[in-house]
Amino acid sequence: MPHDPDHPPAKKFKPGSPFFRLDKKPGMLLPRKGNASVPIDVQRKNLPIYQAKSQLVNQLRQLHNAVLIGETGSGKTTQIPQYLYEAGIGRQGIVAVTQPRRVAAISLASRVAEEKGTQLGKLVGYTVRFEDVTSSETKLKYMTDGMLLREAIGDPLLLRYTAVVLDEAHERTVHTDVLFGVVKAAQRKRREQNKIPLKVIVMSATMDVDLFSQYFNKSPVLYLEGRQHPIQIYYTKTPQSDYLQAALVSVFQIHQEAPVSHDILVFMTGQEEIEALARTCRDIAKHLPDSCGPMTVIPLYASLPPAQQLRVFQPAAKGCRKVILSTNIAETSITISGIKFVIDTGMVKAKRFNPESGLEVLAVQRISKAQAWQRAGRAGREDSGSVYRLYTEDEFDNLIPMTVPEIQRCNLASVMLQLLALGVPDVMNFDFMSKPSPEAMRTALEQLELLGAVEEKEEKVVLTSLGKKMASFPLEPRYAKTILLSPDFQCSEEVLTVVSLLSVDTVLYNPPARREECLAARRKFTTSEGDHLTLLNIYRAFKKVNANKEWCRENFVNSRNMSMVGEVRAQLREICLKLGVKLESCGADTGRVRRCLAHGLFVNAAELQPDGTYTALDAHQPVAIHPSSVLFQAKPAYVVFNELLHTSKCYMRDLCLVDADWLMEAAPEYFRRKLRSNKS
DNA sequence: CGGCAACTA
Repeated sequence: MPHDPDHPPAKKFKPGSPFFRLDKKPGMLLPRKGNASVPIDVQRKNLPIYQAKSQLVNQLRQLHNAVLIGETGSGKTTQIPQYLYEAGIGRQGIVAVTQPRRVAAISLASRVAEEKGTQLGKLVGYTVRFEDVTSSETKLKYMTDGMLLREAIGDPLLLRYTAVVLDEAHERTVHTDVLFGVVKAAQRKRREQNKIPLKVIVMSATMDVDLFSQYFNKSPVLYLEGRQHPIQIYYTKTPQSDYLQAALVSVFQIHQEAPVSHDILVFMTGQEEIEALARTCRDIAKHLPDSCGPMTVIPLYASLPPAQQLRVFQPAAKGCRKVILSTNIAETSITISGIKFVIDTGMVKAKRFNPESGLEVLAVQRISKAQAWQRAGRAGREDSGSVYRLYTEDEFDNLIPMTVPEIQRCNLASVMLQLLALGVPDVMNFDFMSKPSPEAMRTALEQLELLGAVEEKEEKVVLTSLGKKMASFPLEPRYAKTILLSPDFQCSEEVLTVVSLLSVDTVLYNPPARREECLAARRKFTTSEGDHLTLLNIYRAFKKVNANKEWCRENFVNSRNMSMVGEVRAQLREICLKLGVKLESCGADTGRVRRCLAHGLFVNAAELQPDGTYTALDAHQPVAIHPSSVLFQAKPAYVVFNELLHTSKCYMRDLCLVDADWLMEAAPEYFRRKLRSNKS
């Protein structure tokens, strides 16, 4: 497996002009065979990794650190843990394999249990939030990276484990990045204290190799052969001012020239533009000459109901071309087979962070080269394919090489709180693989100080007792704080509900085609107190009908997300009971809930200006009420909000009406500086 | 006055 893959020669095309047919080259590697009838041990032996098995087992036995590089299809994620076990690593403890996503952890564990011929939860198990399928026999444990991090708070040396395999390391999720440091420190301390050594294996696609190796004590890099097929790359001849128009033209160019069985995957940025382009494609397809054949256009994004997401896996009707319009969900989370063409707009909607203001903002931006290759790779999974990049080769050369790790573009309040809870002595100098800016870390510590989670003692930042309690919730610090404050306002049951609703995907389902119906149904729950209380009303109604699914459909409520709310709430309530948080309901006196939210979310406060606009008080920047808010038509003097969303404007999402007095009592010092009424 | 990346504890 080459470290820097030989990229195919580039060809130029201009959307709208005919591109020339690609010559079919024989595949570099054999296509993966359909394997339903092949016995599982034979499948194992057919994996590219199997040829190197004895060599790998030997190396894994000797090395303390290793970086394993291999593309999807190399079999590393299922085989390496088994090799570690066969090398005797599992005898004195458990081999942990971390994954960024729940579904991956669960399905990999099932697969490996099957390969081992054991029942899931015995030798091979998994641990994800809400689910622990392990036992005292479990030696190979697949888990989400967040779960291992949580375990580390109780056991910073990770003594139950003899090896930790950090998989999908190239994705650089916040959790993985924190784990890098935690695992490295645990390894060093165990050596110093003469405890059983901890092996650390980092597994990644072909990116960041030197960085990983350097960070983990210059560890050796092992390359595994993958199963990627050749991909033909096309760039545009000239820069495209309108990537949507370019995407549309390219879809139909391919549609007119390529065999109808070749599916197309288009990478775009969000729900709205995907739905709009889907409509346009369907319209145009209707009016094409018969020689073209029909087209099935399938939108794909995370908030789509599961049944609709599954449509991308169904083959199109005979003689019909499948065109999938997707967000970056298809980059890593959902793998679709049969994709012959990828159209890459080169854009993505992603979080950005302003360290001065401490505010996260969601914005459309250019992708990185690594993402461009990831997208391209989606066309070469079973056979050779093509990718149409809707930008020039020069523009490609100017893309940043790697996506900036998430830890450098998010609010670090959670991370800092977690590090302190882990007992890291000097959080500002934590051994991050990629250090966030000192400003970002300082801003996070300031926010934690405002929340009362940390204080400075002898020039060191330490957790307060409140901070320790906050760290035991799997929540952003401000939400944990809000829960811990709620007994003061006699509304903890309500606040638990509201926080649970805020910490899952939205429970509101808004199909654009049934807009009027949807608004009418929503009106029953709407209150001028804001979105939080509207959500609370919906949850209360949902409980009243015993979580009835039919009720959910009629009221445009996403029942899957709503049941998730229930699970989260039960977990948070359990933690409250352990901490001795008094649980009581405020009944109809919902003003108490708003007052509590004001105290917990005061950093996200906004004030109505004389000209009718809003100013976010923390960063003192102009903001507006998001059209999805129940307060969109209203003009409340003061609100607290959940998050900012930057599209055509900087929008506040999920607002709660509050009194200026409440903000003042929540953080007097802070608001003496911020409030307009105190400035003039 | 106008619109919702992706994950996860």
